[in-house]
Amino acid sequence: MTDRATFDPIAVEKKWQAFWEENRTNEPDLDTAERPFFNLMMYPYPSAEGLHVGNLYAFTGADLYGRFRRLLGDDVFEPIGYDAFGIHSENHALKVNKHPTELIPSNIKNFERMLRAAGLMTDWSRTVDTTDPRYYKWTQWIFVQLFKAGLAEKKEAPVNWCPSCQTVLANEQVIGGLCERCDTPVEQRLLSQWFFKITNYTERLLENLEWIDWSPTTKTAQANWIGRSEGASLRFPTDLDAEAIEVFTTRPDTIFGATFMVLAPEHPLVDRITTDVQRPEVERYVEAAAAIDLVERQKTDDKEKTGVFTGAFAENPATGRPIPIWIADYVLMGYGTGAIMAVPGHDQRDFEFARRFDLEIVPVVCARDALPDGADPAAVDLGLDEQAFSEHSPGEILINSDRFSGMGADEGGRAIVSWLAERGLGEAKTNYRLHDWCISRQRYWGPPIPVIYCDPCGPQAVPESDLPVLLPYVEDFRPTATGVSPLARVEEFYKTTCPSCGGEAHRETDVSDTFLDSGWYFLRYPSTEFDDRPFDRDRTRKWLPVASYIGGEEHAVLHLLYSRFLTMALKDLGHLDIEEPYQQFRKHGLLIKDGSKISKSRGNVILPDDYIVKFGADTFRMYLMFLGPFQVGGDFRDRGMAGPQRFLNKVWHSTVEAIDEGRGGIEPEIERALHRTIKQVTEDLQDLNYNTAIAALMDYLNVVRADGRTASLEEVRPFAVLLGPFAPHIAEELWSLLGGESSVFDHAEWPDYDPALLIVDELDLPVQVNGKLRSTIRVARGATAESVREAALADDKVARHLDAGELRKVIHVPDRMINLVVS
RNA sequence: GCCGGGGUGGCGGAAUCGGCAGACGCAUCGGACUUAAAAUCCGAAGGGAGGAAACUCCCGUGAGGGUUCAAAUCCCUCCCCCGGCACCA
Repeated sequence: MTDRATFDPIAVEKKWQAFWEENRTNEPDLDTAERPFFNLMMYPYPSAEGLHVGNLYAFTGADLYGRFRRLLGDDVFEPIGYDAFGIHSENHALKVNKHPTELIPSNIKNFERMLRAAGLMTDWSRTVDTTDPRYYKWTQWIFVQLFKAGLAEKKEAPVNWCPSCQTVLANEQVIGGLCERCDTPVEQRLLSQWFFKITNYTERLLENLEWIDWSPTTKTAQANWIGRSEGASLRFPTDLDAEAIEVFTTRPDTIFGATFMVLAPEHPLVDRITTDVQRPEVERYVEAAAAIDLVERQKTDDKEKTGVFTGAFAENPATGRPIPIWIADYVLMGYGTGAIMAVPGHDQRDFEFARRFDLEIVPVVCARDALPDGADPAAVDLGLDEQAFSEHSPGEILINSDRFSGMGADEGGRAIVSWLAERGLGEAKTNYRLHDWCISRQRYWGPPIPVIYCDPCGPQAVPESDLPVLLPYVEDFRPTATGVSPLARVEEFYKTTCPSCGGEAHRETDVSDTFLDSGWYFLRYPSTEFDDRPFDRDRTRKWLPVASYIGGEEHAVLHLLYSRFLTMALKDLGHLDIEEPYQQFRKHGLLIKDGSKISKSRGNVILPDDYIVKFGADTFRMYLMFLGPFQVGGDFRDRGMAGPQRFLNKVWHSTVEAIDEGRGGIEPEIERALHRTIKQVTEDLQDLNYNTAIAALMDYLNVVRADGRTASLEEVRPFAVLLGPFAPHIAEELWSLLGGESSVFDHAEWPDYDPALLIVDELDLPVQVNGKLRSTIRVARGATAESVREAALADDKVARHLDAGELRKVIHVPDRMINLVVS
């Protein structure tokens, strides 16, 4: 039992956490719920260090919203799970020399303990663990569906390769071109890997951004990542037997300035077009380029352009002139066609390259007014120098471009493309930065990709009835030795029989990307009890799309994009009815400590445990939500904890005093303040402006307690509900002390405010003279300009400033201000 | 380099359909309570100048310019910080 005279947050929190668990307060009936509201937060990776304050910041913000919706009468479903597969977990296991199967369960246990202590409205009966075969069976099932639909394909792709560890490295594991573990220079290798064809969905992924309700910054980030650019695909005939070289360009209008071509060193035509004379040099260059890892290769800062002439020439399809073909590593195989037409007059990179190797530079666009008087646009000599390079700008025209000279650049570009199209040398094309999603990982800790290779029958999906393909326990799961995934060392695993012909076959030994696990976890939550289907049709109809999703901006382009793609693909395959997974997404801000983001590498990690034990979860929650705007983030300084702590203390004591005195009623002034507060808190919660909502609650309490006055019951009663989203434990206790039936989240209603009470009869109106505040006058609400003017002129302080001159103008904004302009 | 977010007291932050800058909180200071301190409660407070005081005036939202009766808020130029992407043709 709690002692009313002193507020003991720890005891109160213990009591109510036990109550919630015993009464299944946070477990909505998913089949009978009338107003389903799926409140999703991004599930964590269960690290060994335990729940991080950054995680809790995000969860608390999402929980606040869920509790608010619940008090508004929704049936809120708020589940949590664990993203426990992946390189993160595996690397940690390697580091502490333990097996992940051993580590994960204890990490999850620890997380659950901390999450429970934090007072979230979690439905603990429906958690998800991606490493559980009951879960990853369906992750594999999704692969199979996409495979059958032709949305999964195997192709070669370059990866970072450490020749010493003999393993593939993720980009984050390459530090300054060296392997993070052994400092060996990293090189590129081509590996055959599984890809999901997300690029089939680019237009849909882009178009839907227009109507989904997401934080605008997240939408922009995603649109930029997809990177749509309009231009043309053009073909340059070669003088050898080889076929024409295809390029993508966003500036077909500049084709008359294309004085050479550049291929990526990996371009498939390099070998065929290179002349014997140039071959030794070209081969040296190609090898050197391959020896540089992908990260280093794409660094741009003060790197001088390098390249080699192949000895071959192509024909510029516009000018008909032969132009040399070079190879250079500034052209990437991964974008466009891996070949470019170089226009040194109007592209910074081509310009630098041309200067370095002394190639011809022809300007073909210029601003209309930069054209010398009377000059013929078809033959302009601009006297090329260091400054010749010009960026694309509106209002420019084509020059030195034969019959297209003098046309506007955009118009001319279109004309050139249709002219080339008539001759079969090109067409308009839209290109995207987005690549297909490589889901292969040459690692151990993930769901095995469910594919069987049979020489006569080819690669095939594991039959659905044979799922899951269990990840075998492998003592030595180190990604070393043979260079392929550790599962390739486990004969019992990879040796199998072909599901079609029954002959000898072997399994795929790569596992899938963690982002595939997280690409569909939200679909699983409402259906965790079913083992014969990934997600129940009716449940999914009722609960999806997710009503509110709150998470970090760092997932704007990967997780959020992949899960949208999977949702669309599963819809097209008839497994889902929804087009988009998240009805609403809001990003939360970043928690900062000592000027930088909280992370292990910076050594400024904060564990919430210590604070919760000392101050209680309610105070900690309020502190986190008060330190800055939730969607922006803020500075973590534990000194600030005192504010919310004092506030909750005062709420407690005011309530207990009010109960002891038993006085009812409410003073008109305080009632007005109360309704103002309800309005503000309600609106702020809706917009996730938690810091100002808390400020409003504090403000109201200050009004109630001003000059040491004691509150009446009616004045403090609303706290029990208004405080619910922020400080759920104390809210329950207060509600109960005030005679409410438990739990407050089941039995309370969010208070309404009376708009009539927000209107005041009289207000203090600022009076400005020449725009400077000189006085305030008390006027009736809605007072006319005439009467306000009279009152303002009668004011001493105002009058003094009017002496200076003659009254010229009066600006009156009703109920806001009046400005007297004198000269 | 590109994209996005931001720059307001000693500190975290309020206020942006242009209309009283600094709500709320931390730290600080003063007072009450106490033998004393802590805790608690009440109150003060952007900076500067003048005044015994009530109060008055000036300055003030990264820098400079502009629009306006009026600018933290709108426009232009620039600087700095944070996050993401980065030779994307």
